[in-house]
Amino acid sequence: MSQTVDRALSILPLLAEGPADLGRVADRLGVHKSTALRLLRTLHEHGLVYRQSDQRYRLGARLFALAHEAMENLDVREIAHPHLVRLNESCGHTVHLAVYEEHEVLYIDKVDSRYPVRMYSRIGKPVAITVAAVAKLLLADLPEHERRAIAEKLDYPTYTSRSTPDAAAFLRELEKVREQGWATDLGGHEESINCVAAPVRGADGRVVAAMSVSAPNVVVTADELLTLLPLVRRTADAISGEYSGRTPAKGTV
Amino acid sequence: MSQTVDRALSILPLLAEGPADLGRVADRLGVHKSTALRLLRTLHEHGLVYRQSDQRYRLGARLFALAHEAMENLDVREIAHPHLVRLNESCGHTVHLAVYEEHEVLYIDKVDSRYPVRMYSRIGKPVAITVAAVAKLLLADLPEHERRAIAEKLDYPTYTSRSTPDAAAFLRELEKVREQGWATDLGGHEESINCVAAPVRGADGRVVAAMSVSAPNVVVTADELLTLLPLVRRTADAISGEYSGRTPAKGTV
DNA sequence: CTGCGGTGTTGCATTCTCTGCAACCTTCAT
DNA sequence: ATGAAGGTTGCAGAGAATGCAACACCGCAG
Repeated sequence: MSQTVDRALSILPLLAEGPADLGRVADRLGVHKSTALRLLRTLHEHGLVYRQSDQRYRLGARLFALAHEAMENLDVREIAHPHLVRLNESCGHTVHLAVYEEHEVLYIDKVDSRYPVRMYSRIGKPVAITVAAVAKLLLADLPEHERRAIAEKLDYPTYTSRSTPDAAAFLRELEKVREQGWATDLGGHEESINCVAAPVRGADGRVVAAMSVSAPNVVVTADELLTLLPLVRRTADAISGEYSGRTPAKGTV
Repeated sequence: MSQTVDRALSILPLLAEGPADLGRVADRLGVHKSTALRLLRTLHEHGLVYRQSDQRYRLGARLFALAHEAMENLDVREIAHPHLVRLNESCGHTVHLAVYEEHEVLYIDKVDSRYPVRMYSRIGKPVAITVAAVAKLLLADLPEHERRAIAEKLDYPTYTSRSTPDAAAFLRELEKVREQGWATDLGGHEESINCVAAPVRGADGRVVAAMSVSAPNVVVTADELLTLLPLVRRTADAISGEYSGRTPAKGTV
């Protein structure tokens, strides 16, 4: 709607690919160098873009700060976190928390006891929406027409032989998930990884987030993982209760 | 330099404070509602802003994705990471990696064996620049006049009785750090926490990042922590070597 | 049912901002 | 020295953004 801003913002994903110099930016935007320069300057003043010593531009520090603040404002995450930790302590597997936003599902928290370090590999990255257990839960809660519209528009990559093949299958799966109130991903994304997931609901009953436990086949079989389902659901329900204000948070002043 | 973009970008920090509706945004920007609407729409199309169910705007998911991608492209971080992990494994304490950018010092990586999870609570958050050991190292490497200019402009909050009190003391400290090639923060930020830090240098010898080990008094005394200094410095040097291309990364194809 | 305040949205004329150009500057390599 | 490549600035014209005012859309109270 606003050409100038539109162009300026288009620079950000471009720089996310890696540092670029003025000429490159101008080319990719299809504008004159001087125009690109002025846009970059404005972005720079706001700290979204940083000029490194070799004169090339890359994304700036303020972006991290903003993402950080945005994260802090997601109060589901804050409430859920201790529960995730506790769940992780009791079962030892990777625990994820995800939300749906604007046709994307993304992880907003993760606890992993064994490889605590690789967090960044996941948080903020879009989830494999057609197969992930948390994605199924989040999409299953949307109104029927919206679900359908999204399902039609998606790609259905064949990560493994058990990946969701097409929109029809996906919609059937969503229907099932909607009814049973939980979801799984049994080797649909990576052959050897299974997940079980449960929804976190707000006061009005709508799904506001979803949490999952994931573990590789070599550690526990899919069947064994499924025995954790009651625990996962209890945890999700506890978060729901606290989030919707029904249960006062324990340990909070 | 570009009014329109400038206004649009000003919306982001505003929303970082918390969700706001159209009227509020227009007021804060000092523009007509219709103008604010169009700016918000543009931000929305780029996913930087999200419209929640109550029609209010807040920061959007794409911000995470961008911050995430940018993070991945910070190659110091990538190179340093395994070293940080190894250091953490051998000493057990919290390890940080930080860079300087545009008058700010920020953590870009952290490894902590005990609470591996709260990474976002630190990463992306501006560092207490007047006291943190890593900040001293990064600022100490700047040209003298720049150092002075920054030192004059800073605030000197009294976190503890050992916090750096003023610009003069800070500049003296920077001079000392510059000469000795390492830095400490002994209870300057939080009474009971000590840090030792060492610089990571690029091929040209300039400091491109700084890493630190932090531990609370109750676990190890400041003196004990200082015995780790050689190890910290070795680690930082190893990262420097690899970053500047002198040492080929081991374990890399 | 009807009128009312608050809020978000659209069409349009005016004006001011952004654009592209061309010349200029800086840096680096030959 | 010399040239080339990329970055920067001033300017006049064009086109985009602005504010206005009218309109649509609630929820609410009379």
